[in-house]
Amino acid sequence: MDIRRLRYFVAVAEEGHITRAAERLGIQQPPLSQQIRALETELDVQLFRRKPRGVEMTDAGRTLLADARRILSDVDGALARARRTARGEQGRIVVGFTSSAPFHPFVPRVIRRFRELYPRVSLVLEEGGTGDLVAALGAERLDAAFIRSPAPASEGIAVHPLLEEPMVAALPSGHPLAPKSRKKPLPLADLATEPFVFYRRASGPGLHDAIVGACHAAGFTPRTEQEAPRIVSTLNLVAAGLGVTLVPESLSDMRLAGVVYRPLAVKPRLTAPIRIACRAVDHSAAARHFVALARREGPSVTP
Amino acid sequence: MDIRRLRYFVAVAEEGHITRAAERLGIQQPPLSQQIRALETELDVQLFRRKPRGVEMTDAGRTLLADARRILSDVDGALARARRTARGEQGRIVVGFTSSAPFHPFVPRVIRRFRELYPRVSLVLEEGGTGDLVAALGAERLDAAFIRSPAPASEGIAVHPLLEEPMVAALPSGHPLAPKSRKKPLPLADLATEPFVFYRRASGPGLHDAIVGACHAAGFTPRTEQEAPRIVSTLNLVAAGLGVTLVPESLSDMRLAGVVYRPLAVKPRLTAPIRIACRAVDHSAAARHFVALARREGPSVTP
DNA sequence: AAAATTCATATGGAACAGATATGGATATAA
DNA sequence: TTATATCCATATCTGTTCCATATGAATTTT
Repeated sequence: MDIRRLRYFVAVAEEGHITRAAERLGIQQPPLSQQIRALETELDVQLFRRKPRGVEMTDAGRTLLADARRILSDVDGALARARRTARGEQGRIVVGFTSSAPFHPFVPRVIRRFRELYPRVSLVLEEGGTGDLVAALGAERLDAAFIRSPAPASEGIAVHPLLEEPMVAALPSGHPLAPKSRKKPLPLADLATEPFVFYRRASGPGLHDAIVGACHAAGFTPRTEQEAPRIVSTLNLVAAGLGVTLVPESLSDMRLAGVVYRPLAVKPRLTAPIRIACRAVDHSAAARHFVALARREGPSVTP
Repeated sequence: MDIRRLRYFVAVAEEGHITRAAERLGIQQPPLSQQIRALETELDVQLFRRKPRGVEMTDAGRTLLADARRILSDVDGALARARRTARGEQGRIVVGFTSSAPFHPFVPRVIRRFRELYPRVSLVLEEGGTGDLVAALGAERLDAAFIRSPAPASEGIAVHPLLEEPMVAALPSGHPLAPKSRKKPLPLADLATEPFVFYRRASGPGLHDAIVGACHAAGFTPRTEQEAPRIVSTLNLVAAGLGVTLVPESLSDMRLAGVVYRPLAVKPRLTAPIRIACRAVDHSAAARHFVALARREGPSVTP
C-alpha cells in the first residue's frame, strides 16, 4: 500500500474518469489505469466499474474514499507537525527557575513573549533549587532553567548571564536602622552585629556566597541565626524579627508587612545575577529558541 | 511519502537500532539506512541522531512516531473496511416494504436474521406503495423491497416469489355472516351483494386485481364503497361498518376491535404472495446477501 | 456507418528498492 | 593501551516498479 496509490485513487474517484484524473495528476492514462488495477489486486476488491463513459465507484470504493481522504489529510498533517517540531514551532519544553527568579519582571516577560511567539509550544514551569535544576537539565527532565548561582561545573551544561540587579538589605520594620531615611544607602558594615537569616546554601550557593563574601569585604563575618529553604521564607523570618538579610532588589516588589528594604552602600557594588542554564548541545529546537529569546531580551532590561 | 517508509520508520523508532529493525523487517541494514535518510531528506527533518550504539529519536521523530502509528493502523483499518464492504459484510442497505408485508412474521424474521448475520451492515427500512418502491429501486434509493404485486414490467428489476398465504374475509363484527361458526369457510359468492372496502389500486395493484378477479370467478363484480390508502386503513373502515374486504391471512393477527375474520371457500384457492424485488444486476454485495437470505428462508415458512 | 471517447494492453526506458561488500567511528574487553 | 565488537554510512550492482508512447477494443454520439 502506497500513499501515492491512495492519491491516485482519490483523484479517479473524484473525477469519475481515469483519463481526466491522469490529467489532473500530471501523468498519462495508461499508468494510472495500471495503478488503479494494482490497488484493486492488492486489496482483492473491485473499486470501480469500468463504463464506456468513465468509471463508477463501487460500494467498497466509496468506503475506501472516505478513509483515503482522511488518511491523506492525516499524512499531510503529520508531515507538517514533524516539520514544525523540527523548527521548534511545536512541542513542549520544561523550564525551571529558582524561587527568587520570577520576582524579577524580566522572567515572566520572557515567558509571556515566548508564548506569543511560539503558541504551539506548550511551556511547563517548574521550581527547584539550583542543584536540582542543573541535575534535571542533565537528565533531560528540563530544557532550560533560570538560576542565580554561577556556572556549576557540570559537564555539558552551559550557563549564560542575562542580567544583574543590585542587592538590598531587608530589615524588620521595627529595627533601629529601618526608618532612617530609607532612600539613603545603608553601609554594609552597619549590619556587622546583626543576626542574619540565610537562604539555605545547598539550594542556592551563589547568592549565599556573594553575601558572605561582601560581608567579609566589609570587615565582618555574618552571624547565621536562621536558615530558610526558600528565599521568600527568609523574608518571612525577617518580618518575624529573627534577623536581617540581603536580597535581590526585585524581591522588594513583594511588599511584605513587617519588612523594610534599604539600598546598600558597598564597594564593589553587590549585585545578584539572573542566568539561564541549558544543555551545551541542546537537541530541542524549541528549547534553543527559548534560550535565544531570553538572551536577546536580557540586555534590554539591565537597569 | 510511502506507507512502507512509515513502517520502516516506526520499526527503527521502536527498536532504537537500524540493524535490529532491519532484522525485524526482513531486510538488510543498508537499504533501511537509505530509506530512513530518504525520509529525512523528504521531510527536511532530522528524525534520529546517530549514535555509536544505535540511534536516538529527536523531538520531531517522537512527534512523527505518534502520528505514524495512528496512520498505519488507520490504513490497515481502511483496507479491512474496504474488503468487508466488498464482501457485503459492512455497509448500509435500504429495504422497502408495502404496508401489509411486515404483518407476516416472515418479514421481520428475515430482517432479524440479517441483522444477526451481518451486524456491520446498517439496515434502513422504508414503507411505500409498490410503484414508489420499484421506482426507488431503479433510482438506487432502495436495494430491495418486499412487495405483493406481481412483477412490474420494469427494466432491470428482478422479482422473486417468497411465499403465498391464503386470503381471508374481513367483516364487521355485527355482520350477519360474522358469527356463523367462524371456522367454517365462507363461500365468496355470499359477499356478492356486500359493499367492498378496497386498498387503493394505485398503491398495490396486485392485491386489488386478485380480489376483483376472484369475485368475477365467483360470478359477481364487487361494489366498491370506499377506498383507503393503506391496507390497515381498510380494516379500520370495515370496523366502522362501511363494508367488507379480503385481506392476506397474516393481517388477521391484528385483532382489531369490530373486525371478524373468516376463511374463504373459493376455487381456485385465493392467495396473496409476498415477493422480493431487487435490481437484476445488483452491485451491492450486502443487498445480494439480503435477497439471498430472504429466498433461502422463504420456503421454510410456506404453510 | 463513421467518428469520438474512454479504458485496456504491449513495450521500452528511467528511477528506485534492496542485496552484498566495505569503510569509519565509538564503545567494550583484554 | 591495544584489540575486538558493534553499529551506521557509503559504493556498486541487480531486479522490480513506475511511467511514457503506441495501439487495440468497446461503446456512445454524430
